[in-house]
Amino acid sequence: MATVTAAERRAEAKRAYDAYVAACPSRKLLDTLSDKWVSLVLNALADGSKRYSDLARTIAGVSQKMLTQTLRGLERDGLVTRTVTAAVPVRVDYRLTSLGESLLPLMAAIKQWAESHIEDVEAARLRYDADSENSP
Amino acid sequence: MATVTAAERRAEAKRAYDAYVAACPSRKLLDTLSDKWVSLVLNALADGSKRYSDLARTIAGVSQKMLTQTLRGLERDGLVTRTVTAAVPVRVDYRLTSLGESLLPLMAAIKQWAESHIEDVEAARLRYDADSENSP
DNA sequence: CCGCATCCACCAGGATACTG
DNA sequence: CAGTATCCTGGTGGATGCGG
Repeated sequence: MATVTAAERRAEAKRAYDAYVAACPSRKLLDTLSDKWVSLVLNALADGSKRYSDLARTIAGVSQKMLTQTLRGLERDGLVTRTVTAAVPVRVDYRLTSLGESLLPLMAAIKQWAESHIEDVEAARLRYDADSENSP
Repeated sequence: MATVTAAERRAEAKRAYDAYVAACPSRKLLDTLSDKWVSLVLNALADGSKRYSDLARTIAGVSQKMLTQTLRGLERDGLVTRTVTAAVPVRVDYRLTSLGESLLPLMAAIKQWAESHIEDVEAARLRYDADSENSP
């Protein structure tokens, strides 16, 4: 039975897409930077070194799992450093690398844009939702 | 049975978190901007109006569902306009609003940072992965 | 051509409990 | 204190088919 069409087309499309993504690695990096926790962690580290528990407190609502995962990713990507100080209660500090610091202004700008335009956006939402109620 | 502790604490924590998020709406907006497709769509609309199918072709790998969903969200947030031209085959154009245009430079900067630092990041990853193989 | 509706797989991510 | 390990759920997002 030559019912390969569906499966084959899917596989083909997937390979093509993967190839495209691989050819354009900045896309993957963009995905990483688009992570909601990444921007928050980066902003939290804006003013110098912070301990793990400080970060957890600063970024309200993050689970340790996500925090650890995000920090590991950032460390792997060379955006933050992880410093373990062997003491009675272990102490771990995170700090932006120079690469991370070069990214910080951009993330801060996004955050600031969000804060200063949130009202415009919410107004637009109200207008949109109001219009939607009339048509249906 | 006064076994309210666990459930109650969870509910309490969730309410507290929701309250925090509601009190800080920029967090929600940050979540929106952190969407991977949002940045791509915005960048795709950088140089003027585009048709739906143009966008679909420009942003390789996006499903119509995600594209439509993203565009609707952006429209609702007042970042893009949607113009329907009634013709035999319907024609729909999307264009950045002035609000969207004010955001564009920031997104473009992020994209550019990603493109110009991808090599540093990949080098850092190789180093990190190499070190990880020794310790375990 | 543009988009909506439906179904469904998958994995991100939260809760919980346990170590060094 | 700073994780690691494990389980489990819900929402994201792809595939498909229909409608204007």
